[in-house]
Amino acid sequence: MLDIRLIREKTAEVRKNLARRKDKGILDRFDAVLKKDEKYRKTLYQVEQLRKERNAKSLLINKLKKEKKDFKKVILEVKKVGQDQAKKEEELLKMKAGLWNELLRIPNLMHESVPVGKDENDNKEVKRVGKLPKFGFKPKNHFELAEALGIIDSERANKVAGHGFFYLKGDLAMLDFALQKFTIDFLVKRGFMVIEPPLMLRRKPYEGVTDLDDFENVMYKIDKDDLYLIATSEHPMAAYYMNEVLNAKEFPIKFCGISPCFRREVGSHGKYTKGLFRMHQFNKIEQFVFCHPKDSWKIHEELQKNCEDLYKALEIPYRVVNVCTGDLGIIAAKKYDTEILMADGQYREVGSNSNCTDYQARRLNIRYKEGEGKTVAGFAHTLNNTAIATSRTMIALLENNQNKDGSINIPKVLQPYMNGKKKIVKN
RNA sequence: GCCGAGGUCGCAUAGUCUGGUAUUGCGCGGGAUUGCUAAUCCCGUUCCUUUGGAAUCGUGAGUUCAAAUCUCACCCUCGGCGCCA
Repeated sequence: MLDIRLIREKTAEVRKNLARRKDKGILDRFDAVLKKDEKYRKTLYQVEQLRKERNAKSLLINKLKKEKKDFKKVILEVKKVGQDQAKKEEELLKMKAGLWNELLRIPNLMHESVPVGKDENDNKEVKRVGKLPKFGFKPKNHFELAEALGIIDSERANKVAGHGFFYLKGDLAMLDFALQKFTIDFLVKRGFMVIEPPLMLRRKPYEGVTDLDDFENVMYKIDKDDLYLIATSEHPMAAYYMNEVLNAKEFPIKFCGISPCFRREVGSHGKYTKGLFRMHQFNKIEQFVFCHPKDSWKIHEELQKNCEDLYKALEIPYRVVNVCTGDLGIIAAKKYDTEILMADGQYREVGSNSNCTDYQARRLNIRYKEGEGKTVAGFAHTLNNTAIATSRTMIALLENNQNKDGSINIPKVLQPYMNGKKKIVKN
């Protein structure tokens, strides 16, 4: 959420930034917010005038009562004021809700380096690292490989849970754990605290961390309770400090979240959905940082380096793109996507690195102070970056490290986590 | 799930029985005063159209001219019991 006062005071600048998104709907919404805010404040003033009158008369009643004078007439008067006030107040409440709703849908202000573009095809490549091995035979895709090795079962998963679910078996399940543990150890060395979060969140904190549309398209709702299955550990980590005031002396606070992620994937028709790429449930290690506003751009690059170093260690070729205005979403001020190279020669997204500046923190009411005993200085900045989504990473591990006989070489750094195993072969 | 205690401004605290300006301290910001490691005093520290107003006591509803205070429902925290991997 943007600061309504910023919108009021620097209207032209905010509008200009939003205009870079080349989305008329957003500007219309912005203009609607301006209009609604003006109306709201006008009504607020009227309500306050009525309250003033009522309060004054109430005080008068108290005074007359103490002086043992007649106050019945005043009560009749104040009753009338009270009615007008109640009506006006109801109006005000509606206006406020409308304004708030609109404001929540205004996207974050973007960093100047975000490229202008319509959709993901306009994302700007920043770098490209590593390349595919020369196979000398026609490489298979990960799903064929895994099925032949007997380490995945989708048919039985479909039988019991439906499309988009899998049983990972034997070495593939082991590989999943190996990746997770390797990543955790890696991030802990870089100062992150491991977090195992709740896998469900209430609606209120959830509204703070994500786009409202996600409730329809992404999240699973638990029927009998006010609970949603998390779509990423970013969400419970962001909400961790909801309504708190953090001490800047503790900054940056670096969390490494580990959790399964649940996604309905409504509206993903036509996208690449092969095998492990798009699932209703997958495991992910996530980097999350709360920091001082002055540091967030530096830390954004640092988080990027972390995940690149991970892919380098795993010997997986990747590229980084600077996500363009049309593909950025509403929460991030800037976003890098990391894409890994799969055996069909396509780069596909495996993680995204967002600096949300104060947008998420304002929604969640996470503020900070410069030190103990200091007064509140503003909203913290939050950043999140995937470290490893195991499912998508395993696609590259299987495809890129396959041998002609269908066996899979395990990268050196993961071997200690696989009980020293160097190769996945059919049992 | 049951029983008990609790939730008051950034922090801490009084007020709740008996409805009538939300108390005090700390911190923070600004100002005054004072020659000296400091002390003291004043104003502010949520919002608005700021010579003035309004809101705010976990949330929501109700009673009332008037609710932190009374009533109802709900949420959360802590303690105890129960169930349980």
